[in-house]
This record gives sequence, structure tokens and C-alpha cells, in this order.
Amino acid sequence: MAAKDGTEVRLDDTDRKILGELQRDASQSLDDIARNVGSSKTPVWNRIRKMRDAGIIGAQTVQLDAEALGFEACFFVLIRTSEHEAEWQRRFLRALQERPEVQEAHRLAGDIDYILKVRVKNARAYDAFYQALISEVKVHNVTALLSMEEIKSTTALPL
Amino acid sequence: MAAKDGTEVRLDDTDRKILGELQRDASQSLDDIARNVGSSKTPVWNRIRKMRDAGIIGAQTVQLDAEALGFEACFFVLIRTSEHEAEWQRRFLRALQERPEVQEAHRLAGDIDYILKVRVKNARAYDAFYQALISEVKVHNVTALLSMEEIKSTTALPL
DNA sequence: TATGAAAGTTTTAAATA
DNA sequence: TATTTAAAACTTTCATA
Repeated sequence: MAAKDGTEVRLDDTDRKILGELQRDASQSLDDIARNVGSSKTPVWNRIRKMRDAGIIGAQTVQLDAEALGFEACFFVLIRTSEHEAEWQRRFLRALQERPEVQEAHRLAGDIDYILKVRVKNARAYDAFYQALISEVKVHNVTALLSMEEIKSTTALPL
Repeated sequence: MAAKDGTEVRLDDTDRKILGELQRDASQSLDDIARNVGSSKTPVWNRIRKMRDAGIIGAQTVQLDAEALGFEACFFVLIRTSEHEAEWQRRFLRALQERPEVQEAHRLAGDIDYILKVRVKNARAYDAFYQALISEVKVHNVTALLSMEEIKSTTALPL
């Protein structure tokens, strides 16, 4: 398995269990993680460090309750473009990176070129985002899908 | 602002700054967070506890490098169904909850009924997922969008 | 891999503004 | 009511066996 920095890292079963524990609850103490994976403190600590250095383990974050914080609208935005020039793409990517309401952006294979996940306080805020985006870069066709209900949301990988 | 448990919680500027810090790096010490938000340890600790109890702050997790761990394929799946019965919906939701390759699932307004984000090791694994899903619940029409490139990925809210 | 000790952190409680 | 100070309990980190 090649990590971000190109290092080859081979993970064994214990490594995967450790990652599973960290994904589940990163606030656990080393002692707890060690107990849960059937090892002890020092080896677990060394493995975590190795995986951090290799970039396999990234930032530690908290999950916040978006609705409680007033982010009540979530849109998936399907984008088709006629432009495929390098310069256009650079501008488009920069616009996405800079806008904090864009939580995810993927370049797609096929008919639709890009998909975005956009989280905003309300529909008006989405419109403001949309107007700003199309004024910055030309896009051919945009379809916004409005989420009525978040059925499932996790970043956990099925290790 | 109403939290998950229905409690009213009013957040001030300092609360929002604390949430921002936790989102950015939840591994920081209380001292660091306090310094970054211009307060000190105990008040910050009390605020964090209040927000945790109110459910505004949820689980602490780590971001893992999906590619390095062999999850090389990511699909967005658009689903149309003709079934709108309660019993069908219950079965469908349970199927999504149970499948760990489904990282996100939303019920949508409009033409398309559901969108899923599905992360798997490769295209064959996606096909296995797809076959399993349609054998469990009847769906009318499924479109899979394959991600070629993850341009942006964050769970951070623009507080 | 295990032990253990030093440095640092979280948590609680009491004192103060 | 919110903040500072203080001290006990716990954790991380790392050297050494």
C-alpha cells in the first residue's frame, strides 16, 4: 500500500484494528486502544506513529451537528461544462477550494463532469453561492439536488 | 439553536471559535485551544462540555487516507424508485445503514429519490454492492457516477 | 515487547473577580 | 455569572531493559 508520500507501508491485522478504533473514537487513550485491539501501549503507540508519518492517519476532527448550528440545507450539484481547457479548470478548482460551503467536489467520468456537495444555512444562501460560482467560471449546465433527509453520514472506511 | 436532544443552546462568538478550532485540529490541548480563542483553560473546558452534552459536538475521529488503504473507487449513485410505501422505505433504509461501503445517503426532493456515496476497493466491489442492493429492495432506475478525482473533501462547517 | 519515569494534559474543586 | 488558581488523576512520550 502506497501512502501519500510514496512510502510503501504494509499493514497487518493489528494496524487495521487500530485504525478501526481511531475511526470509531479518536479520543480514546492509548491504554484503551491497546486493550481493544489485544496489544499493549508501546507497540500501539509505535504503530500509530508510523501510520501518521506515512500519512495514512491524517487530521483529527470532531463531528458537529450541522442542523443545530443552523446549516439546514444540503445540495448535491451536478455540473456539465463545455470548457475543458487547463486554464478554465484551474480557475474552477480554485473557486471550489476557496468556497467553504463546498464540502466535497469530485471530477467524474462520463456525461456529468463534476459533482459537489454544498452545505448552507438555507436556500437563499445556496442561490448566493450559485450566482457567485457561475459569475466566476462558465458552466454549461447545472442541476441542484436538494436533500430532504440525511439518512446516513460517515467518513469511516470499512476496513 | 436547537440541539439534537431538543435543548436550546445559544452559542456566542467564543463557542463558535472553539468549534472552529476543534474542527481544524481536535488533537490540540485545552491550553492551545484557549490561547487560539483568547480565553483560558477552564472556561473553554466548560463550554466544550456543555456543547458535548447538548450533542452539538459529536464523535472525535481521524481522517484516513482512503487510497493508501486500497479504497480506490468512489461512486455517487442516483436512485429513482416507484415504491413509496412505508414498508419498502424501512427495508431500503436498513439496507443502507447495514452496508459499510455506503458513506452517505440522502433522501432528495424532486425527480431523483435518493443519492448515495459509495466507497469501495474497485469497480468489481461496486458491482457486488449494486447486485446485493437491488436483490434486497426493488428500485426503478439507478445511475452510478464514477469519481475520477477527489478535488475537495472536508466535513468542516463554515462557522 | 515490556517497564517505568518525566513531561504534559484533563478534570475537579475552591477561591476570586 | 464567568474566570483564575491550584492540585489530583490520568496520558503521552520516550529511554532503557
